[in-house]
Amino acid sequence: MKEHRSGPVRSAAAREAILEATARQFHREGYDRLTIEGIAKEAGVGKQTIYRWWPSRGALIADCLAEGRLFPLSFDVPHTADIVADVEVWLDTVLAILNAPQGNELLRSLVAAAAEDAAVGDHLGASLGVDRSLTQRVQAGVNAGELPADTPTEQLGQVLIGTIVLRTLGRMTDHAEPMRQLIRFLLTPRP
Amino acid sequence: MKEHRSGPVRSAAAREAILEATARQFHREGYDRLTIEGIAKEAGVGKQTIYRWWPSRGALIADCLAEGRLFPLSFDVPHTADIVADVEVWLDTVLAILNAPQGNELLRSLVAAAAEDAAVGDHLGASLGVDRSLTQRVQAGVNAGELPADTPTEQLGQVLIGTIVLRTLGRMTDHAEPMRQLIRFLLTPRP
Amino acid sequence: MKEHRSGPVRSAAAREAILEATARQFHREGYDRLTIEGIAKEAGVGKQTIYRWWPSRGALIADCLAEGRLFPLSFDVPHTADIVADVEVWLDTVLAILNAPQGNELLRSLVAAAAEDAAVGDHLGASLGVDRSLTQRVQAGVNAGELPADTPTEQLGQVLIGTIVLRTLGRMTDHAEPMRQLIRFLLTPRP
Amino acid sequence: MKEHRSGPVRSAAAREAILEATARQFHREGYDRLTIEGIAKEAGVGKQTIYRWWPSRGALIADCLAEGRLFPLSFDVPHTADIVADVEVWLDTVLAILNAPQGNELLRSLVAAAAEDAAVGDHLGASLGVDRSLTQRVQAGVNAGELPADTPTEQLGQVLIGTIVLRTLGRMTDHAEPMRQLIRFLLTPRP
DNA sequence: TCTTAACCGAGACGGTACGTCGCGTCTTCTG
DNA sequence: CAGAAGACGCGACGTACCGTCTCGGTTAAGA
Repeated sequence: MKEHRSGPVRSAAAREAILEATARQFHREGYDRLTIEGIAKEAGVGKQTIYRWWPSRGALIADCLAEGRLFPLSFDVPHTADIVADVEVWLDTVLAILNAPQGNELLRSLVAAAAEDAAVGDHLGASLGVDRSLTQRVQAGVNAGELPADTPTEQLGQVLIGTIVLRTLGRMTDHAEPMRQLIRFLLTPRP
Repeated sequence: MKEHRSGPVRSAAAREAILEATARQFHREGYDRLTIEGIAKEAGVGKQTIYRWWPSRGALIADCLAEGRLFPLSFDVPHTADIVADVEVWLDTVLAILNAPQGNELLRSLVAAAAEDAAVGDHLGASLGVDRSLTQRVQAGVNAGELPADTPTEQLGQVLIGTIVLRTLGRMTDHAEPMRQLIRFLLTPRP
Repeated sequence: MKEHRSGPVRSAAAREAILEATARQFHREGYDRLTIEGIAKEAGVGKQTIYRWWPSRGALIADCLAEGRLFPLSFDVPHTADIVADVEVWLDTVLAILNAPQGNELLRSLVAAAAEDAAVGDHLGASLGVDRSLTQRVQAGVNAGELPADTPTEQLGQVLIGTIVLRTLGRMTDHAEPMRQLIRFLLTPRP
Repeated sequence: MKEHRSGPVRSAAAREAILEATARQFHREGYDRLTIEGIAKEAGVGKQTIYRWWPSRGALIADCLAEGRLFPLSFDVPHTADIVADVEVWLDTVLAILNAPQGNELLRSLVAAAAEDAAVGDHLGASLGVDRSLTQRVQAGVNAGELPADTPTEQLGQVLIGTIVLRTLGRMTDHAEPMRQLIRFLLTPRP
């Protein structure tokens, strides 16, 4: 255990404390009640230390998002013979977030952050496993002839997340059945 | 039997001035820079007159939205033999908003408002003509056998708007081609 | 030529309710928390009815003062052979007000009202019985040779009230002994 | 051991600007039109900086009073063989304030402030030189046998200021002659 | 008897100021 | 010498009252 005298030794600890406090407050209060002063106080950190490293509230959220501090879940998509079932597994993971207490509020907060800050917007879809897992699974389905060749693979993830986002903005709940119906419609080859 | 109250009555002129100023500032500044004080000043109105009738910024936006003060466009969907073409007409109208100056910012602002306020969320889809026009056209297509019977008509509007919203949050542009591709995929009967 | 007017005449009930509510709120809240709106509500009266008949808060207090609604006491000065004792009776009455709960606050409120409004200032001394009783008793003392001829009778009342006012503004209490000492000094013929 | 706190220290420039602006507005507008916002604007300071250090309008006035920012005069009492003349010198200084333009309004404002705020009340008499000069002179007179031993030295200052205050509240003017008469009555040994 | 004008209650209106919160910057002291 | 602590100028918040101005309803003179 080395104890250094000078240099930004404390920085890592401060960074950790700040992001942790950010995630905690974001869950507790939502995005629009998230304040830099509140984070600084809760993290035991000077405000300047935050401003030195992050340009805005949104950037804090973006970092939390990128490091998986907001959704403590894995969004892996399995790869069986049944693509519809596979995607529904992913859907269940996403809906688990919304069905948790404050789940809808959490997603709405995230959308608010994304609307305000480009960096959050960039990671929104990605953080829910769209690029890394969902799109790959769909692409594999196309390659395997499971889905038609003209399937817009890129868009499908956007379609699913987008639909859920819009339903959440409209304060709808019980997304499970409509979303399953939609997935089946999108992924079932019709004669 | 009417419930009657004596005393002065709500000023129509003030209501008009407030909503007009709200719409103007919303376009000019975006949602997060929209302030009650700014609206009051621009409308030549006391702050209290706003607070007396609207509980929040969001409610003002919701009213503007409901009265078509934010999008001075009609979102009617034509009804020809070609449903894909018909829906693409609607798409062009929506994209016209996004391609206008500040168009993307406008939509993002609207999303921010919807995330914060339920009333705005309620009207978001509706105000873009989804319920009134788009869903009806799709339903007619199903009824006419133009589309398969299992088409999730209700969801299609959400899918299209949701996808556009998500793309906008991700700061994508050039929605035209991907969206056309998606529409064709959704509405073209596959063998 | 008579100036004629039709319509109902000033409502005595409203006037009564307003002054009563004013006196009640003045005792309860003090002058600076006294509001026209509060009086109107408590009196069950429209604000306009107050503004129609009184130009200011101060005028309301002045009327209350003039009608003895603030101090429900009589400030009569007895007339025995001992002028010092007589004046001390008056002093006790005045001090009774200050020793009542909120008594000091009450006098300070009255001073605040007097500072703001000329009509209150006019009646301040008078309402405490100075002109009507105290000065008369002192003048009688001079006439009877009880006091020296050069006694400034007019000022003596001002001196006593003024001293009490100043002590109250300075948040002093226990005025009794110092005031008695002062009275004795002023009214005892010295060799 | 001193109690030390890290962080920035109170800005002397801000304090100075605030008190200066307070005194200026107090003279210009009087106490009841004195507003925190007005002071902040005139001092080029944030409102919070005022609220951080002073609990109320009254506290600002009290500080101005204590630092001699309201009366730019000296209230020294000379010490000659003629105590009446000496006190009249002091009286002239006080009356000079009242005879200046807005002088009566100034004193009334001060009284209003004193009625509202204890700190102002504490300094009211003191600031007019009563404790520091007048009472000392009177006490010296008693010690020298110039005045009777039973003279209530403490009260005499209150009597003079109190009388002037009361006359001012009653919107009287021309205090000079009555006050001189009173002083002579109080300080002239009678046979 | 029937206007009709002033009264009344209620309270909406354009304003001003309140006292608080949070912003992003800047300064000081301490470990 | 980096960082916690926090003061600063600023701007907006939502509230309380101000004094004025409608409203609809009621009441008493005078036509």
